[in-house]
Amino acid sequence: MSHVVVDSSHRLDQQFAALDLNPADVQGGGTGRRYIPPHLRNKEASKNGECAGRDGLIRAFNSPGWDGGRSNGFVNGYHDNRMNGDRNSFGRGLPRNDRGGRGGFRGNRGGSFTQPLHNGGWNAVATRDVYTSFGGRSDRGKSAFFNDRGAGTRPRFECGGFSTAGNTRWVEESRDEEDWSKPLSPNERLELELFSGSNTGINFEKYDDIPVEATGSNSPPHIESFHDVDMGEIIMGNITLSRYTRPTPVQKYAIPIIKAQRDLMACAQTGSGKTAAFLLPVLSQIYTEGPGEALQAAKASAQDNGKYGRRKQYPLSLVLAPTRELALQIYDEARKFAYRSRVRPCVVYGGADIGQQIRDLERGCHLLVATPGRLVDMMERGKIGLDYCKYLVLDEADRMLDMGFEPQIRRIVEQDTMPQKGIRHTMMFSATFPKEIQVHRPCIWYSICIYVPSPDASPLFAGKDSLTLVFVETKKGADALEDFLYREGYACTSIHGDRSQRDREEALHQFRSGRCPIMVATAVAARGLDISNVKHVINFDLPSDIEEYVHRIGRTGRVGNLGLATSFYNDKNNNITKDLLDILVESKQEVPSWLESLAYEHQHKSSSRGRSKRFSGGFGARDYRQMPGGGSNFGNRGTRSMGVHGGNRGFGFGSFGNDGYSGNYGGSYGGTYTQVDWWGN
DNA sequence: AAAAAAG
Repeated sequence: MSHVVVDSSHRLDQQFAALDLNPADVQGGGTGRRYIPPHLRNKEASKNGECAGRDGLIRAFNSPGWDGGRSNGFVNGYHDNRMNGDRNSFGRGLPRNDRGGRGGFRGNRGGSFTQPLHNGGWNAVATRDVYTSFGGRSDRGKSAFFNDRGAGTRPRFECGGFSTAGNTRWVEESRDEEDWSKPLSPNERLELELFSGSNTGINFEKYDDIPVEATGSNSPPHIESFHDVDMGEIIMGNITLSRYTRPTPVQKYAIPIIKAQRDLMACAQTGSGKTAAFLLPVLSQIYTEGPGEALQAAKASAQDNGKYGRRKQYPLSLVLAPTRELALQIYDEARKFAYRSRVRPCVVYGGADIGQQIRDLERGCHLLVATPGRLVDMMERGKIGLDYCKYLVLDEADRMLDMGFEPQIRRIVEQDTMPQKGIRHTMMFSATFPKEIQVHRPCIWYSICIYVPSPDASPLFAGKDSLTLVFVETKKGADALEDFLYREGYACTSIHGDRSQRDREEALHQFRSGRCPIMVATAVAARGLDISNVKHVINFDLPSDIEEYVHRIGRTGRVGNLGLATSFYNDKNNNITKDLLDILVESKQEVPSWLESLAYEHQHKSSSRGRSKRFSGGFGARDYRQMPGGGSNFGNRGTRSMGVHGGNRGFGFGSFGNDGYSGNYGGSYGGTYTQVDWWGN
């Protein structure tokens, strides 16, 4: 298999090989590649196929390393770990309030914690009291490196925390003997903060009939209940607090695989429960195993007076994510499952004050969630050592292994002190994986057909409970469209990489909370973000590759809900036509006849005139000079609706065709109904 | 012809 991989020109395979995730003899596979921008990757990608949009693939690998897929399991699933912000009313004309330089960046980011709490102190006495009630030794010293949550600069982290007693300088020996598997005392306030968000309320039983195919002789059996595998008291307690009643399909398979210390690759969309699918077993393992040598290392580092390496932290687990907001989201989940444990989760990402992040790290870090660039920075500053990092998770792995990230991932995984495969366990999650990664096995699709009598029955107005996410291809385009919508009186916001981190997080909060039920976004919001109540994804610009498309529409129609994806198609979108058609056909959705013929035409043209592809295909963004302020009016600039539902709806929210439609929802259980409009010139 | 991720 390995040589097949080398011979393959597929970039991800090569990167998997280079990342030491494949057998050793393919190490050289990563050289000599050249960057292929997404809009030119299309052909190759579609040739290879993806596990696109279908939950499904889980592969367990024999540790050490990837074994070429001898033992596979397939699964899919979902889960609702959405956060729930406060819901404010929405109305046209609401001013944006995420612009401008308001202070308090730290205090209100993310939006899931409404109450900045001020706890400058250590709260040692109270802490001891509750400890005794929990059966622990009331007088034990706590490792300052690992437990201390007090006296911080980030209010939201304090909240009473575990506030484990002690002063960082008076570290006693006893904590070496601490049993990490035993829960610490409860903390009412923290508990409220962590678990008061709305939870699923989803009826998982409904999905028990989903057929799941598991293949491979060595895969551990899947579980049907969280009790089927011993994850320990802490995890079980936090599962209860999170009101998870039963594992989602992806959790059923992934949890035992990870618990069995096997490497894993899982194809699952956000909203399928994948975050918990890796956090639960990884944390459970850490609770069981304790800190091991990492404890001594951190201690030694704390006593070291050198400029570098001082108070260096040695996380036991690392989760890498491609966007800052996603890292935050994962971190928020991790805090839940680390409740009452000695594990201290941390998050580091760019665009935020590094000093603050360093200080947070220095209070102890056992599970680190990070974006790659900032992590490398932290490593180079000697603040993070990966020497004892036994669990590596790549979330949205297809993006993490993309060319843009590859050097940083390589730097982190290969060129530092991270344990070799076999000692280190690697888990990769993504909604899409190139076919070749699936090792000659088709990704299993799960299909649920849901008949929607009439869209009018559940009008998709953009409002606090039905958010609309609008994707564009460029940052400039995002600004322009947002400005337009704003001037039209819509309560909207926008997120893209050129906005300040504070603005990004604020925008996300405004959107999540429903205060701005319309968000214009670039690719930064396409992956992994778990936002409840996104009822409608609009591809104002179609992306140029189908993987991106799949990730985008995955923002809606999750967790048992129905979603709608509307895409505006124009003649600049030739490069995605074929893949879009395939995906619609595969998911048994109605295909506009014009799309079919365009796909045929394009294919015909491409094969007969190879070179012309380069000019006919290509970047799908609109010409934003045509945007309001630059000329024409959105509402009636010739949106021609062809196919699916008929009618001209311009660019408005809340008005849809009224013909009933049924769809097949291969992508997620809730399903996304797709409609494609032609937007001609 | 782009986005993202370090500053």
